[in-house]
Amino acid sequence: MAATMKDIARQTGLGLATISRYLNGGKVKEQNRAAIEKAISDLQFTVNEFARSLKTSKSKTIGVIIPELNSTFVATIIMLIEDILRKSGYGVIICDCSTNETLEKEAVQFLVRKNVDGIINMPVCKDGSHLKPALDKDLPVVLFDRSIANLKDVVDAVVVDNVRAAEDATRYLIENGHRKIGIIVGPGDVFTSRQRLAGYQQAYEKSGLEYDSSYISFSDYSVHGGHESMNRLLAEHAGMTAVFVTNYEMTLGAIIAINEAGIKLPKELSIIGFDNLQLSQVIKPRLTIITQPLEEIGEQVASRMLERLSGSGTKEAGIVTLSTRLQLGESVQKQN
Amino acid sequence: MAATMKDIARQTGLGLATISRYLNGGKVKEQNRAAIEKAISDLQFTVNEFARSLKTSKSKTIGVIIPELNSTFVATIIMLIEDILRKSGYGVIICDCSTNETLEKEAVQFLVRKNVDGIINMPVCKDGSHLKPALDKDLPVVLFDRSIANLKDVVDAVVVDNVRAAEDATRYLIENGHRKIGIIVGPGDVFTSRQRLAGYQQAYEKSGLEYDSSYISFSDYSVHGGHESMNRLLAEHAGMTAVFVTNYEMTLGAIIAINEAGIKLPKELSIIGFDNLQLSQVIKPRLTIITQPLEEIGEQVASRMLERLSGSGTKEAGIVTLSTRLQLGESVQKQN
DNA sequence: CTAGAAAACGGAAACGTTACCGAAATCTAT
DNA sequence: ATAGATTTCGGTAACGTTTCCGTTTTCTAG
Repeated sequence: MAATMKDIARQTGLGLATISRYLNGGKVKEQNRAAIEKAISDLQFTVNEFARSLKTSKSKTIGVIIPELNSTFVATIIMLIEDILRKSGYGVIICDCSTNETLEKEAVQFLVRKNVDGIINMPVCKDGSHLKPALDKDLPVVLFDRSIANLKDVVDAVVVDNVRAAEDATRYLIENGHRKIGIIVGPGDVFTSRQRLAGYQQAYEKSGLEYDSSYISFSDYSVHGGHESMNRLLAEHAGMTAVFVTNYEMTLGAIIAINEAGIKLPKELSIIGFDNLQLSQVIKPRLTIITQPLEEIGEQVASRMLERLSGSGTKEAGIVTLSTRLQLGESVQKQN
Repeated sequence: MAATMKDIARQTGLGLATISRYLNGGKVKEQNRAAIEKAISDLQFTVNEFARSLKTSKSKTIGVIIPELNSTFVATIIMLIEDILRKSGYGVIICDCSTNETLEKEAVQFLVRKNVDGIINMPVCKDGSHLKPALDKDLPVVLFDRSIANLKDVVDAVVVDNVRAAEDATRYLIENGHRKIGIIVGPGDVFTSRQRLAGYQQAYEKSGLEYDSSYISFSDYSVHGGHESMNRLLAEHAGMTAVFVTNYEMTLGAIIAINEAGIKLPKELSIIGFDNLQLSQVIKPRLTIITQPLEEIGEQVASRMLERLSGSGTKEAGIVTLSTRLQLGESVQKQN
């Protein structure tokens, strides 16, 4: 049905090897080049990627495993990665593992069976054991958002300096005179949660102040969770003057809770949120937030992967740490 | 390196054809079956999908083209679809086309070149011309959220009854005594926007009332847009007693605007939102919303696709229309 | 026990590329 | 004009399956 290289060879009188060479960017005499191009367009030839894959063992496809698609942070990064990889001819197969380690492990197996050329992963499993099938096959792996200590010399990782981010936010609040600062963090066993909490604690320590651990509220990175945590903090700490919320969804939930309680920002409570510039501009007063460099994360992840794939990236695997930014709004009130 | 069927044949003394038959669920004598299974596990054999694809011309991969990943509605549905298809061995390649018709067309070409076995699409292009390359190759196509009139006998589509949904919401407001009802809809040229607006108008007409078109605010389905539209409506219509917001992101923006303005829900303004049960429960008062059956949409899309793929779905293509639900909360106040 | 039907098997030809490597064509310089 | 160097070319053997279809084995029934 569809034209093959053989048909091109027949029409041009050239050999298969020459057609193949042309198709793969090799040198071909100008006049042959023209003949091949004409034949290709006459016959509407397109390379059969199946046959090509069989020979090269490359699928031009890469797998992406994430805990949950339904989060702006994740969705935005996936969009960026997908866009870049597609421009290089790579298809991106998404696997959502519902923050479930078993599903995550199965996803790796699934992708390896599907012969992806590489795996991008925002890992749920902490020790990286789920990636074994991929590493055994020498597939390039790039992690993002969270790194895995065991694997730090084996796979690339792109993360932000979460400790620094949280420290910046907390220090800013302290510098503005706040002493009783609440923090809403994610699950206690998640890399980013721990780091962000550490930054909060560090800011207190460096200022020679002490924090009260009852001002720390563990949540689950969801809108609902943020709402709940904020209500709890408000109920338990009448003296609290500021809250730092450590991801977008929880920030949203917290804002809603504050509004419901009729608390005026920033007069009665100062707040620093996380991510999503867009939301921060919509809210009045404009929210002061920590922003992660989403574009840069996406770009770094994609380009690490492309480097590994092209084999050009001979330099050893490593962690890329990007900086966050404290984007000032008007949601922090100077305190005396 | 990796074991092939030939190795299995050698170890078991059977022919290639028999191994193949076994692998594809054919009948094999019990004792041979056992021998093959032993060999497979001894040699850690796995089928080479490239070779299989070359023979069968099937990639066990399906493409999904969406306007924008970064929206709960889309992300949730993708998650559901991906989950179901993966269980049937299909990988899902995502293409985000940024609500851009040119990119959407390129995405179709990209996926066709990548030999996907089918395409799932939430279409941006209104006449369906972008799908030609896929239809020419007789690939099954399933649309969702929006249907395309030109293609209604050619491809399956899964949509909700948007007219009815908006009519339900509007009628409910009217029945509660509201007469000056604002509506925030998406872009005027998008299928769902038009339908939802039509439902609003229809509710007025059926009640023998007239609507004032200045209460209709076109927006862009974003948080920011919803915020802006709500502010505009509030500024221009002091007498407005209720607003119907027609998607999740805009509902969020609208709520934020209302809170900022210090307007009390539902005493001073009634509101009906859209989608996202989770959010509606977080907000106080609990939001009355129109919910779309996301699970069912995802399921229907995936099962339509699987039917077409298995060839079993001989029944002709058609549009599946699902019902929405008016989920009552406490954000609508009876008006006298 | 045996003829005939039914089930299970296996050889070999594809599927459409890529890549090795010896052969042919073209170019350079004297 | 020609030797030698440099390009470019092409025949052919894989890559690892699936499938056609003729052969062998096993089963059934009289």
